Amino acid sequence: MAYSANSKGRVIFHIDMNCFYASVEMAHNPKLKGKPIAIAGNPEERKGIIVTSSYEARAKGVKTTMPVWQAKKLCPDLLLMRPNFDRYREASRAIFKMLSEITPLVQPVSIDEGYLDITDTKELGTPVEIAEYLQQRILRELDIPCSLGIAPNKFLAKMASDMKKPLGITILRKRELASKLWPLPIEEMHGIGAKTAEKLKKVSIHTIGDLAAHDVYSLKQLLGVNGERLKNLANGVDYRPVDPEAVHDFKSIGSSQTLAHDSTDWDELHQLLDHLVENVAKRVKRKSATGKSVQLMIRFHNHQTITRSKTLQKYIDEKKDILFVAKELLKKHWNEEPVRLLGVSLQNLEEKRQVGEQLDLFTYRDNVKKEKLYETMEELADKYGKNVFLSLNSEKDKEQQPRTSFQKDFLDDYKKP
DNA sequence: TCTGGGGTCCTAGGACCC
DNA sequence: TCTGGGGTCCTAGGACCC
Repeated sequence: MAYSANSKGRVIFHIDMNCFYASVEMAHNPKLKGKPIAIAGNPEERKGIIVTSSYEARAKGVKTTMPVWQAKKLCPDLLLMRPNFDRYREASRAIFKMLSEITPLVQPVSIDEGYLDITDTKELGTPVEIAEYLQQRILRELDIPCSLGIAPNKFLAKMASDMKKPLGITILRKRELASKLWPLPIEEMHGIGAKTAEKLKKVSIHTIGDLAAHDVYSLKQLLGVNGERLKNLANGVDYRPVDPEAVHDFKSIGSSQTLAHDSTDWDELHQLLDHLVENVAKRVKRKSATGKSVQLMIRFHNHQTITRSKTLQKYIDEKKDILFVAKELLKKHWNEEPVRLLGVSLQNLEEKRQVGEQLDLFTYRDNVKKEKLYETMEELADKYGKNVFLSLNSEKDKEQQPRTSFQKDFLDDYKKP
C-alpha cells in the first residue's frame, strides 16, 4: 500500500449527503418537504424496491431495499417517486465542484459521498470551520443537507460522518476511540455486512471494541486477510491515501435487468440481451474505454445466480462484438430454466488510447518477426529448394490472409529461442 | 407471491510456464 | 519415471457498499 512518512497527522473529511435522492427531489419541489417520500426503482412492478426515503418515511419504518408493497403497508400515505438520475448527477457535480474549491485532494466514492484530505489546507481556517462552511454552502445553494466526519484517516472519518445525521459535523480523534467507536455494535462498522457480523457474533464479538481487542490469529482463521484488516480498522489504523484519480480507472461496465416475469422465451431473452449490450456499449464509448472480457449473469426463478465469462484475444467495444460473445455465453450456459434477470458486463477495461498504442506495438513486433521469418525461409529455401516454402512466401504479398495451421505452427516454433 | 442495479475486491482451483 | 515451488492468467463465486 502506498503511504508516505507524512501519513501521520492527516486531517481527513468524509462527506455524505443525507437521504440524497429524496433531498434532491425536495429541493426541486419544496412542497414535498415534511412529507414521507420514497424513491423506488419501479413502483408498479415486482422489482420495485425502495432506493431512498425521507426521514419522515424512515420514522414509519421504511427502509432502503424494502419492497414497495411492504413499505406501503408500513406507511400508507407514502409518496412514491421514480428516480431522476440526471437531476441527481447534476446536483452531485455541483457538490463536488464546491469540494474541489477547498482542495484538489477529493476522492468521490459514490454519487453522494466522498473523502477530502485537508491536511495542507490551513489557510482557509480550522477543520471545523471548513466543515461548517461546506455544509452551509451546500445547504444554502443546493438545499441539500449533509453530514461530515473529521478524523485522522478515511475509516474513522467515514464512521464519524455516520454518527450525527442530518446536518452533523463529528470529530473523531484517536484518543476518543474507546468512548465513541468501540461501544458501537459490530454490524455498524463499515466493511462488515450481515455474513461477517454473524461469523463474529459466534465468537462473542458484538461490538467494534470486541473486534479491536480480539486475537489477530483467530480472526485471520475466521476471515482470512480481511480479519487482520478489520482489526486494524477497529483500532483506528488505516493508511489508505485520499486518491483523486481512483474514480477514473474503471474495472468494468455492466448492465442488468430483472424481467417483468420469469421467462424461458429465447426471443425475449435475446431482446433483453440486445438492450443491455446497447446500454453497455454506449457507456463504454462515452468513457473511451475498451475491454477484453465479457461476463454474462443469469439469475433464475429461485434467485440462484450464475456468472459465466469469456476472455478474448483482443479488446472490443462495439455493440455487435459484445453482443456476439454474450449470445454465445447464453446459448452455451443457459439450462432452459426460467430466467429472472440477465446482466452483461465488459471487464478488463483499458483506455482505448492506451490499447491503441499496444496494438501498434504488437503490429510492429509482428512485422519484425515476419521479416526475420522471411530471411530464415529464404535460407532454408536455398538449402532445400524453393517450392517447399512457396505458400509461405505468398504471405509477403497477402498479409491479410489468415495463416494456415502449418504456418501458425511454424511461427510458434520460430518464436522459441 | 420478499429481495434492484451499479460497482469493487477477495478467494480458490486449474492450466501453464519456468 | 520422480517431483518443488513460484508466478501469472483465467474462471466462478461470494461479500460488501451505495
